[in-house]
Amino acid sequence: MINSNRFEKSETMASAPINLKKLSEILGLSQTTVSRALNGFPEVSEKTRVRVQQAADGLNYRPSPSAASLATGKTRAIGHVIPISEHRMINPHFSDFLAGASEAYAAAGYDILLRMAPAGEEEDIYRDFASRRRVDGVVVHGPKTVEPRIDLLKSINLPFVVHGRSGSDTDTYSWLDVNNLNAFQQGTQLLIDQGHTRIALVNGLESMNFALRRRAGFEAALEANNIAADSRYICSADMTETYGHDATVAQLALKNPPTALMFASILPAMGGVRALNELGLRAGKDVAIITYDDQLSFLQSPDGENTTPFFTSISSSIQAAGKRVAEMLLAQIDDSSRSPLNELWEAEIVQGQTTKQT
Amino acid sequence: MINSNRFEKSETMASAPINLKKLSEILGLSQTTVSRALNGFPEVSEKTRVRVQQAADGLNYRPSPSAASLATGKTRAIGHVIPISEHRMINPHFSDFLAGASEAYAAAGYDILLRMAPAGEEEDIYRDFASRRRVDGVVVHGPKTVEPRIDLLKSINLPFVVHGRSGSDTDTYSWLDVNNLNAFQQGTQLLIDQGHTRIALVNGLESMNFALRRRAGFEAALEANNIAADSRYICSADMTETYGHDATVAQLALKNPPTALMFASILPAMGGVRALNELGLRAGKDVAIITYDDQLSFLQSPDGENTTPFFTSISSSIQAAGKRVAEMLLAQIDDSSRSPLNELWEAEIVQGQTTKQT
DNA sequence: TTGTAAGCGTTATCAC
DNA sequence: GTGATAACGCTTACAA
Repeated sequence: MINSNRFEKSETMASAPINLKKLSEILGLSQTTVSRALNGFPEVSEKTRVRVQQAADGLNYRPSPSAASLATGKTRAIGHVIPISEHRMINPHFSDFLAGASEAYAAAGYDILLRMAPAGEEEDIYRDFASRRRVDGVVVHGPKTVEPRIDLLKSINLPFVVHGRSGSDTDTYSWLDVNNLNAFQQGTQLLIDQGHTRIALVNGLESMNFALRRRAGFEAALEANNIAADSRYICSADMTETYGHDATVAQLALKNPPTALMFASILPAMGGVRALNELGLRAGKDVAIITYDDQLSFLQSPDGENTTPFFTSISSSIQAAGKRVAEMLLAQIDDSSRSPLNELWEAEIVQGQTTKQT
Repeated sequence: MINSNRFEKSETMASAPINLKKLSEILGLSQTTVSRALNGFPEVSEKTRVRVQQAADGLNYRPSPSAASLATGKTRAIGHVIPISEHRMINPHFSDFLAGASEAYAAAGYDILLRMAPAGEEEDIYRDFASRRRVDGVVVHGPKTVEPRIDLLKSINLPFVVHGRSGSDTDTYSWLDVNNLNAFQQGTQLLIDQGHTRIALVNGLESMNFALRRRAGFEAALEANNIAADSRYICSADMTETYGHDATVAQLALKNPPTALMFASILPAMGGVRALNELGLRAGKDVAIITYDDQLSFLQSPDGENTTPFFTSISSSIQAAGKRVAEMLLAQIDDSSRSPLNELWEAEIVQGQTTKQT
């Protein structure tokens, strides 16, 4: 029986991995032609292309990334620098963001180069990436209100897309952000519409740009309804479950405790519910709760649609954001002359059980 | 004023990055000598070494990873393939594991190459890593009860360390595991000692090796105390908060509901508490709870020590595990002839508020 | 349409 | 102790 492909896969003998030189010798072609055929250059004839491709597949040829990178200056890798906050806290949002991003990368044949570093050391890493040409671009995570990384990346000429945004010159670089101001304004308005006037904001760290925007939205809604802002009702910290718990306990111990709580993330919101339960209070009946929801995968219901979600939330998929940011970055790497891309996503309000049913 | 270092840092002009050739020309040395000096070869004189190192620092010279990799065959990158389960669920344990691992990698000058893939596609990725020499080694996450990846990695000769273990020939490869059997046996025994006889196990997916070991420990404790195992009290699934909630509701709806619950992770345990609260029950008073706790960073109290933790738990740091696994892998890459390393860590029982105080 | 040859920036093998 | 020089495995002008 004649095999349609003369070059059989040889799983068994790992031996010396095949390289372009061997492959071209076997085919009786030059390395150039083989390389061109494999990389889809138009000038190579269809006949040879097929022959080359078959041989490559059959012999399980894989070009060496190091060699290709050395020759082209491209690494086909994207750098993600994840900040580790004090207490060695690592924000669980990143894994979902990366899951989304990796989908786009995989489709384009890119890898993620991951580096975790204490917040503040990111800049050194970007410099390192740039000078060693370790990656083709980076994603900027968690932009601060004052964000030196953006100017740095511009100056060292490393392509980047910001998840979020910062500064006033937001049209000079690419970013994708959720309309946090609008989201929290609407969320607050919903609570006001339901009769609440004492509303607490359990915010994220306000050194983060997104947290500041959320606070601005919150305060804008209060102001629009002539409710005096009360700083006692606002707190901010790293968005852990424990923080949500403790903040809720503290809020409800105030003299005129809030009747509604807004949380910056579902993790502190869960802590808040835990606190309410300890105090014998019910979320949605005794105290209203709205939380921002990044749709973290490990907190989703498997069945999704058919049940009313527990939390009333302002919701936007962080996985989807990750995917889109990755696409934007790849597009920019592909054509470095293209002008910056900006996308502002609107979050969606989802009616749950922690506010009055309407 | 004379600068002690003649080669000033030039942040401003990015220009053409300096390479070994230029550096050696500037120094009036051969590339060989400069390379040797920078890589700490013993034969180069102390005088030149210092001179070279200063020039390299001053001119901000960074060797090209691609070129070095091409020349040495080493990439100084470790592959981590993170499975994405159905429903696009990405297990939040990984980010903490990676945070620990990255500490060891950073110290050794290694990077993480991250790839996320639907469970089952890992093998193709390992093959790709190996044939393209993309990484120097990989960490195997979440070994299944039947785990083809281990044999594959052996056969393609890619260094690896398993977080967990699988199969019967566990002395033929390197792994680090928590003594899950012992942990759950002790946890169960604690509940039995407190008078419980109807104990439920809200387990992880039992296609996972660790979940099977936990169940075995659970059942061993029951058997040792002559308590008949009741399969209605055991359930297993991906360890989400929602799963813990729903499983708890289901368990307590049984005819003879359990009086104690054991959870495989703190996420479902939190869901369990939420369910108890909905049912008007208190964890630790009406129903006892013990959970396994990986000490996920985003669920830790910031102040730690001074308060009694909420959950009674069987606890082991997944960040510490990540760090140690990385160290083991690097050691193995360093000396490929060394025999496999095996470490079995004992988890620690932590008294909290969800069991009787003793 | 295909081939020759010169890089890409290191490390490694020899000599000296 | 230091220096030529040849790999490493690819891409890419430039020729043919």
